[in-house]
Parts: sequence; structure tokens; C-alpha cells
Amino acid sequence: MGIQERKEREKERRRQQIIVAAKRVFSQKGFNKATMEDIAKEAELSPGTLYLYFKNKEELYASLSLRILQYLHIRVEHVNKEVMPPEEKIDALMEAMYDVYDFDPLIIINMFHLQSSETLKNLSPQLLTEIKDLSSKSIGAIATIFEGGIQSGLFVEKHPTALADIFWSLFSGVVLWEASKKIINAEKDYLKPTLKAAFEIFRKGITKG
Amino acid sequence: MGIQERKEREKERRRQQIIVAAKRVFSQKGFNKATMEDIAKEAELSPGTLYLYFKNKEELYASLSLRILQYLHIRVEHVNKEVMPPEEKIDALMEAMYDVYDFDPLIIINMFHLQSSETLKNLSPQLLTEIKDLSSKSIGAIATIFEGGIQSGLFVEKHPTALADIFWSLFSGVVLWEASKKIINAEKDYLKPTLKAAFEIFRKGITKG
Amino acid sequence: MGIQERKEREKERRRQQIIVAAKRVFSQKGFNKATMEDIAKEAELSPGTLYLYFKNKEELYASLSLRILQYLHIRVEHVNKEVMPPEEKIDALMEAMYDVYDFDPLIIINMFHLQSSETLKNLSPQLLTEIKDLSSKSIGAIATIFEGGIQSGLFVEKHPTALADIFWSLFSGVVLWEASKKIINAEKDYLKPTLKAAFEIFRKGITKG
Amino acid sequence: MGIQERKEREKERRRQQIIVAAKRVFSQKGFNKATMEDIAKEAELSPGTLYLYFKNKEELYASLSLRILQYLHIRVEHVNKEVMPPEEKIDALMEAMYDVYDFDPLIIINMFHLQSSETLKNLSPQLLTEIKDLSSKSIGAIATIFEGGIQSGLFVEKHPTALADIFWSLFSGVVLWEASKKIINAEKDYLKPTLKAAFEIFRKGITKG
DNA sequence: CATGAATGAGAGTTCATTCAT
DNA sequence: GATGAATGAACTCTCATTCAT
Repeated sequence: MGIQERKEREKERRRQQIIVAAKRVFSQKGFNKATMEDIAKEAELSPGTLYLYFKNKEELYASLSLRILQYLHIRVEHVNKEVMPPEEKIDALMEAMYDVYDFDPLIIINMFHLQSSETLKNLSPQLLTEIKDLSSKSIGAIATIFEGGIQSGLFVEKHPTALADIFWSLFSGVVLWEASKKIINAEKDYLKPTLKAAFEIFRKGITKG
Repeated sequence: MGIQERKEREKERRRQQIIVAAKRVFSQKGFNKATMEDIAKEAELSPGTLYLYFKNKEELYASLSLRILQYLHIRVEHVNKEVMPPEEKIDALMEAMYDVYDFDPLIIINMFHLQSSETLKNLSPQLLTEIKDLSSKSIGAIATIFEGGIQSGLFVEKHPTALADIFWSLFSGVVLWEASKKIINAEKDYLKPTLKAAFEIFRKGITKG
Repeated sequence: MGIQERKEREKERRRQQIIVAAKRVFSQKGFNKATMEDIAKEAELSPGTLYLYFKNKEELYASLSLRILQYLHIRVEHVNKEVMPPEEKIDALMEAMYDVYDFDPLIIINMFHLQSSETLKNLSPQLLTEIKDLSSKSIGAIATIFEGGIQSGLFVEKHPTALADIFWSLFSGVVLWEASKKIINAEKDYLKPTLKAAFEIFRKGITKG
Repeated sequence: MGIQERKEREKERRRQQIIVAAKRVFSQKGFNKATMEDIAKEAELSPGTLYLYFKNKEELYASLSLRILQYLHIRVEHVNKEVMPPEEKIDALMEAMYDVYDFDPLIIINMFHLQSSETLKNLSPQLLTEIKDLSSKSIGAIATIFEGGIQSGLFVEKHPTALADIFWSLFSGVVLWEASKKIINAEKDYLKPTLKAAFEIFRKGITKG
């Protein structure tokens, strides 16, 4: 078993090595302009090897998103499990979102590229299921947090999942729009303060009275 | 003059014909999988003809976004110019956003694809300038609307442009996320109610007291 | 008849106008990179009009060479007809070659491009015949000049046509090679002195004793 | 080492295989009408493979010329190094030129196509440098041969490099012109005797007294 | 397992030529 | 005759993917 396990671990490590390289390349060049050879070079592997670990370019790409989603899920679940009053939970949730962004500022944009477009349809069912699962679990966890606030009479009585969707939309919308602005205007990066203001408005907006 | 004018009009009509075809094809297949030949066929033209009206595939693509931005700009300016109390202006603004979405439900997603990625850098300076211009004018107009509310003591004292950015982020975030959900889950389309709820929260969030 | 004639003349003038424009464009860009649209623009005509005067791009191109050949032929015949001793005729011939070069320094290079390659096979029989005719007439005229020198015992007894071929080869070889050197090294233009030296050597080489 | 070396050799062999195929196709069709697919088929390879060995069509084309130049250089240097009286060296030089022609009768024409035109500007600096280098080295070596004759009082006192340029021009001029004649008239091939006569004239022309 | 040379389908784009006006 | 918008065949080149080693 020991040997088997070690092999498993090594295989997984190699996968991560590829994903990390792919992240760098995709972030720099975008999905289309990034070639498998670019990624192979970045990972110091040969192009053929990538196909031992990923069925094709699209699955490799999707795996990046999956990695973000895993991180998001962990962070949100963690907030969810802690015992604290709803207001503090919201704070913690917002904090978690900053961390998600910091975990991978560029790739979160690509994640939307992935979802808002062509790729999704060609993924293997298994990978697609994983993505769906993690998405809905994460949104579910966020919803649970809001539910707590509603039940304690703190928040307005809206459907918790709707609140979660809106919260996530606001977060990703701000990230995307600030990124767009930076590309267009090469302006200063206002992400953090804008996100803070957005969260304040959101919190006030869902708070009763 | 008559002949010249008629030619101008016909040229413009042809451009629109191509844009409409491109919109359909890009929306269905995404930027990469859509080929110029696909678009030419959809427009019932030959591939070469597309290049008489658009420098290359990327400029054609960018022109779609420009069209949305033009519509957005017109609608927002219109709201801006009307004489009514701030609360009603906000209502009108939200109404305008619904219309923007209805004007082109799919392509607004592609617009983000455009901005959040590789393409933007290869556009002709002129087109890029137009996009920048319309973007900032539109955001500016939205900001002016909020400014009215702030000055009349109705809204919290935040920087109007920041509010505009957040408002736009919220709108586009919801549109994108609902679209993503639809692709992943092939669920019912919750866009309209979610957008309504989001706007309500936002309005409450920026209203004083 | 008057009207007919005038039309003829105008048609010919238009042809020349196109040829002149084509010469400029071909000289600048070479055969392949020069487009019919380039030439049309240079001639201030529309692309379609070019086809009223030339069957296709290759015939237009060939017509340039024909023009050089016509000039060459006239000049050489002129030398031929004058009454003077052979030595002076050779001088006059060499002088004529300088003028041919000055008449069109760049296009003489293209002329070789034309002959040494692909185009020639697709010309209309008529044009091809004209080119053949002028070529052989010109070479023939040069040969006659040399023949005079041979008969007067001045030049070595070689076949006059062979001498003419070699003389022409030397001339065109020097023109081409000096042009090549200029492209490769962007050096000073040594054409005139090199041509002079080449002609001196040639003259000495065919002079008896 | 063994494996590495074998791979190197195979890579070089593949390059030569492509060059040989390209030579055939270019010679038959000329630069423009020859397509990369033609060449690939001739080489029994796929189009993509050509691009593993040559950056683009133009570089492939230029590489043919380089091959001639390499041969020219070797032959001329060889003559240069031998110890023999100047008259014999000139004979050997002329002999070498025949061999250069035999080495590749058709492509020498294309070489002029290359130099006398558009292509040269788009080559990679490295390749261009190699071409420049070999050209000037070869001309330099020819010049050295003539210099020997001048110093021994055998030849007229002209600049050796000028003599070399003229010699090379004469050679290539004859080759080109005889090829042109063959295309135009589909006549018998007079190259060898014409070249012989040309060289005789040239030799007489530079010999003192 | 890893390699990387080879593949070959397919893309974007150009441009000589045509033809309705 | 002149136009110039439209054509569409044909080109070069790219790159995801495969497979013999």
C-alpha cells in the first residue's frame, strides 16, 4: 500500500505543478493565446505529459477554477461552522471573500470567462459535476450564514439563497469591473476600497430597520 | 448629395447586418469557436466582405460591445436629463438597466469576456477610445444621478462615482452569475427577480436613516 | 475617323497612365506585395478600370518590361543606323545602355524577375510574341554592331550573337548584382563606375591583338 | 552523447530533406506559385512539420540560397588556398563556377530572385547575417585571386574587389540570360559555350599588354 | 511514465477578379 | 467607359493532440 500511496501522492503533486504553471500562463495570456506548449515549458515538462494528467486543454483550464472553488468552499464552510453572532459572521464572510481574491486575483476573472462561455459544455461529466457541487455547496454555505441573520431578526426576510447569489454577484461583479477599468484606463487599483464600500452598502441593505 | 447619402446609409445598414449576425454567432459559440465563416454565412455574405467593414475578428467583436454601450449611454443620459425627484430617478435608472439587458441579453456577457481578457489590447486606438469614452460617460451619468440623491440628503455620503461603479458591478455581476447558473444547472431563469431584489438591497443600502 | 482616332489616343494615354503608376508601385513593393488596389490608387482609378486595359495582373506587369524593351530597341537601332567607325559604335552602344538604365533603374531588375520565373508562361500569346520579338530584335541589333567590328578586323572572331548575349548579360548582371549589394549592405551605389569598368574589360576582351 | 548526436544528425537530415524538396518545387513553380503544401507533399511531410525547421516560407526560401553560397564559398576558398601561378588560379576559378552551376542549375536563378526583391527584408537577422557574410567572404576570396594576378604584373591594375564583382556579375548575368532565353524560346541550352566565351573575353580583358 | 517530433485540420485573412449600377 | 462593393478561392501558419521511442 505504501508504494501505491506514494505514487498517488506523486501523481497529485505533478498535477498541482501543472496547474500552477497553467495558472501563471493563463493569467498572463488568457485562455486562447495560452498554448499547451507554453504551459508545458512553464511546468518544465513536455507537451505530451500534460495529457497524462488532463484530458485536454479545457479540462486543464476548468481545473483551475475548481481549485478556486475548493478554496472558497473551505473558507466559507469555516465561517459557517464557527460559533458567533450573525453580525460577526457577516464580517467574517466578507473577510473570507477578500482572501479568496488574494488567493488568486487574476484567475477569478478567468473563472468567469470559463463560466460565461463556450468551454463548459465540453467538460467531462465528472469534472462538471464537481464544479456544480462545489458551487452550490459554497452558495449554500453562504446562504446558511444569511439564514442565521434572518432567523435572529437581524436581516430582511428574503430568501437566503437569493441573498447568497446577490452577495456573490456583487463580489464578482466588483472584481471584474475593477479589473476591466484597470485594463481600459491603466488606472490605480481601487479594488479593496470599492469592495469595502460595496459590502457596507450590501450589509446596510439587508439589515432590518 | 442624395446618392452619397444613400450610399452612406447602405454602408451603415450593411455594418449593422454584420453586427447582428455576429452577435448571434458569438452568443451561441463564444468568441473562439465562432469562425468568420460562420458569421459570414449567418449574414449571407462572403468572408471577404466582413473585412470591408471590420479590420479583423477582434474589432468586429468589440463593435458588439460598443453597440451595447451606446444604448446604455443613451438610456442613462435620458434618465439623467429628466426632471424628477431623486427617488424616482433611481427607479428610472433601474428600469433602464432592465432595458439594457433586454436590448441584448446574451451579448452583455460577451462584453465582459471582452473586457476581462486578452482582446482589448489589439484594438485600433480609435475603437478603444470610443469604448473608453462611452464607458466613462455612462458611469459619469449614473454618478450624476446618485449625486442628486446625496445632495438632497437622501443618500449616504459616499463618492458618487464609487456608487456608480458598485451599482454597475452589481448589475453586471447578477447578469453574469445568473447566466453561469443557467449554463451549469440548466435551471429556470431567475434573472429578473434576482435583479429586482439586488436593486432593492442596493437602494436600501444607500438610503440614509 | 477623327473621333475614332481621338478615342484611340485617349485609350493609349490611359494605358500609359496605368503603366506609370504600376511601375512606381512594383518598384517599391515588388510583384507579389504590390496589389491591384495599390496600383489603382496610385493611378487614381478604380481597380475595375485596370481590367479594361490589361487582362490581368501578370499582363500589366509584363507590359512594363515591354516598355523597357521598346526603349532599348529604339536606342540600339539608332546606334546601329548611324554611320561611324566600329569603335565609336561600341562607345555609343555603351552610352545607350547607361540611358536604358537611367530610363528606369528599378524596373530593369523586375524585368529579370519577370523573365527568370513563373509569370512568363501565363501571358497572352500576343504579348509573349511582342516580348520575344523585341528581345531578339534588340539582341540582333547589338550583334550587328559587333559584326561590323569583326568584319573590319577590329574584334576577335566570335559569333556576333554570342557577343551580343554576353554583352547584355554583363550589363544586366552588373545592374542586378549592384542592386543586390545595395539591399544587403545599404552601401553606396557603385553602379556607374562598376559598369564603366566592366565595359572597358569587355571592350579590351573582344579587341584583337 | 551518442543519442544526442544521433538526434542532431537526424534533425539536420530532415532539414536537408525539406530543402531538397523545396528546391524542386520552387524551381518548378517559382516562389509565389509554390505553396507550402506543395513542398510538404514533395518532402512527404505534413505542412506543420516544415515550420518546425523553418520559421516561414521566406526563410525556407532564403535557406536554399544559403546552401548555394556555402558551396560557392568552399569552392572559391579552395582555389584560393592552392599554390599555383595566377593564370592557373583563374582557370581553376572558372572551373569552380561551372561546378557551382552544376551543383544547382535552377536555384541559382532563384537566388537572384531572392536578392533582387522584396523578401530580403523579412528574414531573421541571423539568416540575413549569414547570407551577407558568405556573400562578402566569397567575393573577397575571388578578389584575392585577382589580386595575385595584379601583383604578379599579369592583370590590369583595377581594384580587385571591383574585378570580383564584375566577374561574379558576368557569371550570374550569363546564367540568368541563358535561362531567360530558354524560357522565351525553348531553344537549345547554350549555357556552357556562352559561359566559356564570356570567361575568355573577361580573361583577355583583364590581362595586361 | 515521459518525451517531443510529427501531425493535419482548420483558422483568419488577403486580393485578383467580376459585374450590377 | 468607369466604378468599387462583393466575391470566394487559396494562402500561410498555428496548435491541440497523438504515438513511436
